[in-house]
Amino acid sequence: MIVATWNVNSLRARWPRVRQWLTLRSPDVVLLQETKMTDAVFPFDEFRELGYEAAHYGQGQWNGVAIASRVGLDDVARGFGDDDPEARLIAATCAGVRVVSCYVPNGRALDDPHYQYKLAWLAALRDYLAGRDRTRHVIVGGDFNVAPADIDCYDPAALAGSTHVSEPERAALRAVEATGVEDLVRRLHPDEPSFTWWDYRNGAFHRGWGLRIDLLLVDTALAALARTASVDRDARKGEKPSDHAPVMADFALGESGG
DNA sequence: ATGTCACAGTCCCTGTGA
Repeated sequence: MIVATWNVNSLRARWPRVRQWLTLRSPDVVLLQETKMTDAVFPFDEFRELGYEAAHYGQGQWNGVAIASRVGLDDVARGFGDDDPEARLIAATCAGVRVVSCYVPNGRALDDPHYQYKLAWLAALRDYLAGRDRTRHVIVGGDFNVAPADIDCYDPAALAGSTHVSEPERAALRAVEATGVEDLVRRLHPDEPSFTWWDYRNGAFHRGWGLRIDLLLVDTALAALARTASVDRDARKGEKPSDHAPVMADFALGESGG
């Protein structure tokens, strides 16, 4: 089973690229972030034409998360069930696996109130995962807006004092992982930077100025079933790309005859 | 470091967020 996560930075602007990519890579399940649209305009029919059932938690101009699956989509849940007004988390069960698509707040700056919201949101995610059904596998994927370690940054010294690399954010991410989920790309590729995001400005992509902030966190038992996990850098190239590349993984799971 | 992109409203430019 192939599972991917991708921050598309507006599904309206990105739909031609997303459609092309779904046809090229044929993931079984894809987690999307920053759809930036309401549920009313989400392209459910276009996904269906490609063989995907989809669930969307949209807000409008900002945020918005979705899950598209061609292996079933059941028990959809939106948000943490608290009073968070922003559309940043959606969950569903696909082929028996609990799948969660997350868009963690950016934080903006260490002294901005949004940074405290980011830390609180990560704490809420930790609590949400701590209370999960342990009889099912879980995949928590998305844009975490945290580079877990210095290897995940093109230049750690240049980023000192910025969001995405601060110790409180990294500690909050480790607390999420301590509920029993593991950063799959890092597990399979301990020494590769594997950036997932490059700023649109300054030719950052071609200069290699990237961060690894998009993650697939999976339960330990499922991690052991992973055949591959990687970043699809090619999706960051070409016409009108998102500023994020998809992260993909293949699990020896749920294949008929295999 | 800040050379871009996408959005909405102020609506063909500007402010905001990333």
